[in-house]
Amino acid sequence: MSASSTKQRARTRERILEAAEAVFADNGYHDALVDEIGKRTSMSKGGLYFHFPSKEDLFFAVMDRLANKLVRRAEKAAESGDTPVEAAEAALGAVLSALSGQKRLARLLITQGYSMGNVFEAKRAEMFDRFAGVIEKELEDAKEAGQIDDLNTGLASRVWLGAVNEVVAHWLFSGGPSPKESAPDLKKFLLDSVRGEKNSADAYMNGVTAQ
Amino acid sequence: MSASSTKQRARTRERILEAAEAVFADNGYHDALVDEIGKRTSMSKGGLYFHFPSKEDLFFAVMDRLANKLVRRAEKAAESGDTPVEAAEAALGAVLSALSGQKRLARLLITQGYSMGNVFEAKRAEMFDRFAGVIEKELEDAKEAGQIDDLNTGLASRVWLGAVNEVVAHWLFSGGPSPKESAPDLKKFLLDSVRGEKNSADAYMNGVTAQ
DNA sequence: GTGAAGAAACCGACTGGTCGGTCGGTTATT
DNA sequence: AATAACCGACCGACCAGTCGGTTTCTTCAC
Repeated sequence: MSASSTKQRARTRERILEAAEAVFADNGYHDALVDEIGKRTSMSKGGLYFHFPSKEDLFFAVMDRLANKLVRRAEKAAESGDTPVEAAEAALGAVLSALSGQKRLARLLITQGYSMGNVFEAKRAEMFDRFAGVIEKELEDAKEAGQIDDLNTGLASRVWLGAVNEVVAHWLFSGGPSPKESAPDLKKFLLDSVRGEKNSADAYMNGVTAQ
Repeated sequence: MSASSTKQRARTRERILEAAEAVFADNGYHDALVDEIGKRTSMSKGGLYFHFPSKEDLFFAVMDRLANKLVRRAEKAAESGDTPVEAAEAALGAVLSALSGQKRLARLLITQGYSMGNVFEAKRAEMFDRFAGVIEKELEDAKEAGQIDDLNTGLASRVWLGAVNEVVAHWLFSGGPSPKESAPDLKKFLLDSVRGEKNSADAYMNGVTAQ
């Protein structure tokens, strides 16, 4: 129980967390085997269970560690902004860049270990692509009709889809307002996101392209 | 193999799908038991397996059915809009309303049967709430600084979070552009969603409230 | 310094409950 | 008579978690 042993203990925990992160990211929670984590740590199952009471606890510890890292990164980036909007933009950029760089990290955070396995994720992708396609079609029509800017409708459709998804999830799992309640404001946000400078005055035509 | 038997077959399939939808929605894929679906169908496991080759296939059939319903509903609503933007708005409204009315449906679609069980979903909620909190703080600051409208920052933070989530997921699972590539356009969308009529000309002050 | 005693860390074969899927048999339909 | 539809006891793979035991570290008396 000396100082060095405490440090050692923390180091071992860290080693386990690292390996667990990899295994969870590669396989998702359900298909991740505790034995596999042991193998990558060169530690037996019993050893792991000495440090973590259960697979579930280990998983949560991994997730907390990742979330902490990402939040810290975002907050640090935000500090560099002079105005609040610049801070928000910087934080957003930092998060996107971090996720881009670390697919494993992204995998875990975005789908919580996409616990269903790859076949299921493919299904998710198929369905969401379909929804996004429907949205994109409408946006393309609006673009042709000159109602909205010349924007990246593929990306815009993802924004819409993701926003709806999250609002609904927040309602489902955290008792947030129902989608119906949120609908008016949500519509406003999403339409604004797409109308750009065409907003309240729609006689603008300066050369902002949106790829 | 006569006409009536074919019809009967379809009816039975439908009965199974209905029951399966309920069980998957209540328990998530992994914790949903085939026997439970049998119980709710008043049909034995063997009977189920006569109609569907595996639990996985049954699950996918359930998901397809749900997605079809929702897409049809959205497209129907879109037809009622006079302009493309109105069509998009109507479709969005229809989806939000449909999801609000059917929690079970929402559960399945949003988290693909939130396959990890409730404890895990609580963790997901906790983490996402944290992220949303960070975003909301920045938006509140921006609001106080007068950089953005007086809007519902709680909802706006969900929009941002969901949009990022979906863009990343699309990259991960469908080979879409990386978050870094999408970043410039994404920033534009999200900032526009929040700037409202303060957009290119920010001397406006007409009475659009956003709560 | 050393060695004994105790504690902490680690080992890995084993267990026990779970559950998707099977299959030989029965009932309903054509 | 033949085929489709359905039954349900049973199988067997799977794997988180356990536990009796071994090794390694810490402490402290002498």
